[in-house]
Amino acid sequence: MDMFAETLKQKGLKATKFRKTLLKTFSDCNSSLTTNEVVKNLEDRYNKATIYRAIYSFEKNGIIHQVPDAKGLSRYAICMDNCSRGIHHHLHAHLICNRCNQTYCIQEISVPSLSNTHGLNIENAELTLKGNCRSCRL
Amino acid sequence: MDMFAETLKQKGLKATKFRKTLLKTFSDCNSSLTTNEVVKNLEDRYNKATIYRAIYSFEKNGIIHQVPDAKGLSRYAICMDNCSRGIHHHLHAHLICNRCNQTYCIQEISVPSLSNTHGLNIENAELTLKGNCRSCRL
DNA sequence: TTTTAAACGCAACCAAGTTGCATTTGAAAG
DNA sequence: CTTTCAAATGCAACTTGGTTGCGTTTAAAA
Repeated sequence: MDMFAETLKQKGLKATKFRKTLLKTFSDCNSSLTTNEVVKNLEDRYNKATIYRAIYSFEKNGIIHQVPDAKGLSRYAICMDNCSRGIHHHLHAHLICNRCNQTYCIQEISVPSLSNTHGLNIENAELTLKGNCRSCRL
Repeated sequence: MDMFAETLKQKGLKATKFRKTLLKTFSDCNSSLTTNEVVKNLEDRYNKATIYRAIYSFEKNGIIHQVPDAKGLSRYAICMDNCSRGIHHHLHAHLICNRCNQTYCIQEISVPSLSNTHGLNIENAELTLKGNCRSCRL
């Protein structure tokens, strides 16, 4: 039983052939993927509805996390932190490259904690950067 | 000639009846509006395509700015800063309320400047907060 | 008043994402 | 190794947000 199956079971998900493939797809990607990119990656071997449902389930179970997208699409990256069901704790910033439109997790830049919340009840903060990624920088 | 017409002309846009109404709609709103909310606000007196094109044009000309939305929809708020064509300079954070799903501009909280960009070419940073707005806080 | 580019309305279209339901399958129990 | 069944999948139809092409109208400058 391979490593991907183990991860899935540990998160309480059935290790189907499709889900192992999907997990590998995210694992192999050093940036992030939109749902449509996943569909193309899997060469239409799997149904669109299945892919949407699996991604939703991966997200809910702390396997992947949603990241911002240049065009407002749903985009996800694998969790490097040890997230669990319903609880993500990503303190890193995200970079949207305005040349390649990719979104990268920037582990080196953390989301600053607020010194003063001005009476607001804040549960979460996200820092999104726009600029150029290392590959696109001339 | 009213104040809204003046603003529009100053930004190089024709002051049509519809555009004055649209500008008033954003001006009267103390948070932000999705395009669909605008359609409902204007009670279908104006065409969907016209509304989308006008919002695009308002955004491009620095009258409104896009803000994050709880469900990924296009959502906009009026610019309080003096933005110009193609150039927005909003340094404030945005709060998405997880009770009412509204997005608020939080002028009191500014986007922190990065001390170290780790070799990345960063042009812009956005800080998005999630929690409860003042109205929804129990 | 005339003129004309900008703005508008309409209708058809597109892409992303969702839903209901019948069928298949992983894995636990026997 | 078989049986069993909830979980997962495939299919097709649908919804929603947003876009486009084109003919008509209108603000505002000449």
